[in-house]
Amino acid sequence: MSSPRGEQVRQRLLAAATELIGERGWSAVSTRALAERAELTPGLVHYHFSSLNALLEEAALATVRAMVDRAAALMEQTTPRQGVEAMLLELEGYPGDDPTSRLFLEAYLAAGRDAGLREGLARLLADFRERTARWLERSGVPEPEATARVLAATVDGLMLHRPLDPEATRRSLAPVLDRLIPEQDRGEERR
Amino acid sequence: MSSPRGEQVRQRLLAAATELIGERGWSAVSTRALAERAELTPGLVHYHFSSLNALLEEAALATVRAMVDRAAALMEQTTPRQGVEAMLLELEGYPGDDPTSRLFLEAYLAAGRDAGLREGLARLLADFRERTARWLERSGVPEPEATARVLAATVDGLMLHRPLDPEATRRSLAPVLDRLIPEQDRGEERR
DNA sequence: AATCGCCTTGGACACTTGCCCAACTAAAGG
DNA sequence: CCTTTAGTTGGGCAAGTGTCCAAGGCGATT
Repeated sequence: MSSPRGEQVRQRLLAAATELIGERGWSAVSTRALAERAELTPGLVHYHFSSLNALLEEAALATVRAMVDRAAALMEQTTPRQGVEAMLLELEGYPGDDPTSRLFLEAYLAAGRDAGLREGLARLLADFRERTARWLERSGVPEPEATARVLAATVDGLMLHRPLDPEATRRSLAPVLDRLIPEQDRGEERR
Repeated sequence: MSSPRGEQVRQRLLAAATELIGERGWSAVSTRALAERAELTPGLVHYHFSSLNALLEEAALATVRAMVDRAAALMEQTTPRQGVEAMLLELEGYPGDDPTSRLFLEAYLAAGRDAGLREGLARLLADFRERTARWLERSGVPEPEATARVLAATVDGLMLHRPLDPEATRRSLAPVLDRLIPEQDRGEERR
């Protein structure tokens, strides 16, 4: 196959990094902890990756990329109204205090201190925004770019607030978010 | 008064912590760095605070409390529509990569690993949400609690996305956010 | 002058950190 | 068989970490 012997070890390290970034926070992930979680020797980290930070970066970007693709694909199959509902439903699987949500937020923060990560994340985020905007545009939502920006920010903001505000439920939020997607009953655009 | 001799040192440490949390990230703030920034000796940190974490916690909560009070007071003097505009304007002073914005986000993240901080932040956030909700209610905005939740989340989400999306400008976002505040041309409610 | 508190100092303690590297193993190709 | 190459090991290094503490300073009260 196209996988040399050590490829499996790389993957295990990336998986361990994904977990630990969420659990401990970006700058508290150590080579030793990584090695223990992946059940291998500390020395291997620097054999397979040029630095600890390179490993964290690669793991974070891969995770974010996977999430973005999933969310965008899921959303594009519906109408904006249903899409918002679906997004909130999806969000309930990520209550904000789970490793994946936290990896997201940690990555945003770390991007402020790491130019490479910042560029990678910016690209992914821009991609997601553009897909969302086109999807909104298709349904005649006015100002699709700005709406996409607000939607994306709101989703991440809810993720941020979630652990501090357990009462924020999909049922109560959906009607408010729907205001962002004005209905086009008459099939006409009004400005 | 209530200020013994070392009170000034306490304040300098809190100020240094506020800066460094934003610059280096919560878990990368060290006693030595703190002491250097505040221009005093490392030993003093543990004389005036029970632990490094207690210092960070106190500094973060004080900063967030000040911001919340400021923002809420500023907002309550206007109508919701103007308030949204004012909030976006205010947000431009915190582009997301400045120490204060970052302290906010770092605090949210750290709250996931520290029960005391979580409780303090939750209280402040709930307070802000409630003030916002009452303010919206006064102007007859429907579902004021949920609307306040969405507004708060969106503001923080924008702060999170800002450094990765420099084109997000107040001008383009305001019309979209205004959709959250439906106009009440008819039944103006007064107390 | 002597005493009392608070405040401050600088160093010590026991760890942990990222990164490196000489030695070793294991499989593949000749 | 031997050699080459990729992968793996465990220990070592210098620099950093939070926390503690004996020793001293210093202003106010006795």
